[in-house]
Amino acid sequence: MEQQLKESYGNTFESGLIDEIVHVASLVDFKEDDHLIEIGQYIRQMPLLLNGAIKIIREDRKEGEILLYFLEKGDTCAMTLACCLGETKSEIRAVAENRGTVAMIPIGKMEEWLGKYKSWRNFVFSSYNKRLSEMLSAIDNLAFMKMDERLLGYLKEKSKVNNSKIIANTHQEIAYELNTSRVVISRLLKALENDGIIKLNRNTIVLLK
Amino acid sequence: MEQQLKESYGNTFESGLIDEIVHVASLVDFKEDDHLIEIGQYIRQMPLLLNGAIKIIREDRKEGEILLYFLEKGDTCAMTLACCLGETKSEIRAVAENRGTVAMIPIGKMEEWLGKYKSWRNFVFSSYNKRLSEMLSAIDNLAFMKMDERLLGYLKEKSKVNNSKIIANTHQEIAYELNTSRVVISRLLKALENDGIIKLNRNTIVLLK
DNA sequence: GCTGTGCAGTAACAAAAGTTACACAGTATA
DNA sequence: TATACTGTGTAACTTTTGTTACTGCACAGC
Repeated sequence: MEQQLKESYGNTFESGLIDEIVHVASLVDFKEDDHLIEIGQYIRQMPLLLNGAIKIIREDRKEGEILLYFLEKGDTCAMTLACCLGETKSEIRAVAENRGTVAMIPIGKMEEWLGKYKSWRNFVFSSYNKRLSEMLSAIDNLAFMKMDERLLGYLKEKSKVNNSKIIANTHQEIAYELNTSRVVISRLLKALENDGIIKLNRNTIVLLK
Repeated sequence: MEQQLKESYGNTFESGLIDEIVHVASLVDFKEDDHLIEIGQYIRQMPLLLNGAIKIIREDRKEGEILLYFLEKGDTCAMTLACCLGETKSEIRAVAENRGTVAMIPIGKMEEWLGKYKSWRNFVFSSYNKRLSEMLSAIDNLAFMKMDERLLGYLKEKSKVNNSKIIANTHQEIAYELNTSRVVISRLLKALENDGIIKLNRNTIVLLK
């Protein structure tokens, strides 16, 4: 665990803090599509993502849902911080995009470290800032972009977090994450294929270029 | 100033902290439509809102803009926090919705207090949480609601922060804040009037009920 | 009074997105 | 192999939103 932690957080935390983390944290492996946090759930531990990617999803009361952003190595979820510190229920759902590992920190420690380690405090603040930034991007997408642009952005993002030009999703799955219908996605994907930007196969989409 | 601070923050901060704030803060009055923060600006002081309301606006590269949320008495802007702590440029614009006053805290003090006062730390975190929450609402609006619902929500919000059933805005101004066109707003407002929800006058809209 | 300007109402049309329905091709399974 | 199921393509249509254009009204300044 120490090695993994150093790899992801060695530049962020001083070694004394890394030692403490190694002592108190427990590792949790997850696999693709595992539901890590559900809406309404109380969070008692703070997750540090060591590897893999997690998608953060917002849900509407009535069936709707939308992908907010992805977490990657070195990230933590500010929503979770919010829950831990504010003792409120989660407002989002976290689902594993692929397999990976998180280190779980007991909530008591994370508060203790806020006073003790400046690097921890910086980390927590920069996580908040990064999350606010991601939320702003999500808002930009929704407010200023049409569905075709949003779709292309989504495909690129997916490709990035999975480190592959091949996106292994059905049109229906994509439609859920963009909160639209399968027919709309099929239509726009076909247009992207006609423009030579992607290649469509059954169950996969290949990002060309 | 001390009285105003106690009124807005007396429950939040211990009296020692209030005293410190009184010592180092400078008061700034603003009037309706003052631009308090511009996009791209560096922030060197942290504002505590004593009274009045401020709207936080996100802009697109090309003409578009959208209202994110309002700040009210007792709020601070987490975006500003982000800028102060991260030393980055502002990603949003802040415009006075009506007249009011802010207390400006030098950035050095706000960092010092993070270690010194638990109530300050709690305040800073809860500001972040509140802002994340508001951003989530903004996303909900954009992702899940149609323009007519968004418009009605906007009118109610306006009415609330100005503490008046009378909304003194032109259709064009509303269109800007919802990132749509004047004609669309006029159309939807007329529909709301026909449903007996509002009354339209020149330059003002009255929320009935 | 007349005139210019900004605001609101509305029609007519265009574009984007959502909906329904159905065909068909791979794939899995009995 | 026959059958069922899942994923995709596409047409036809509706709804929502955006655009252009023109009207008339209210108000300010002359």
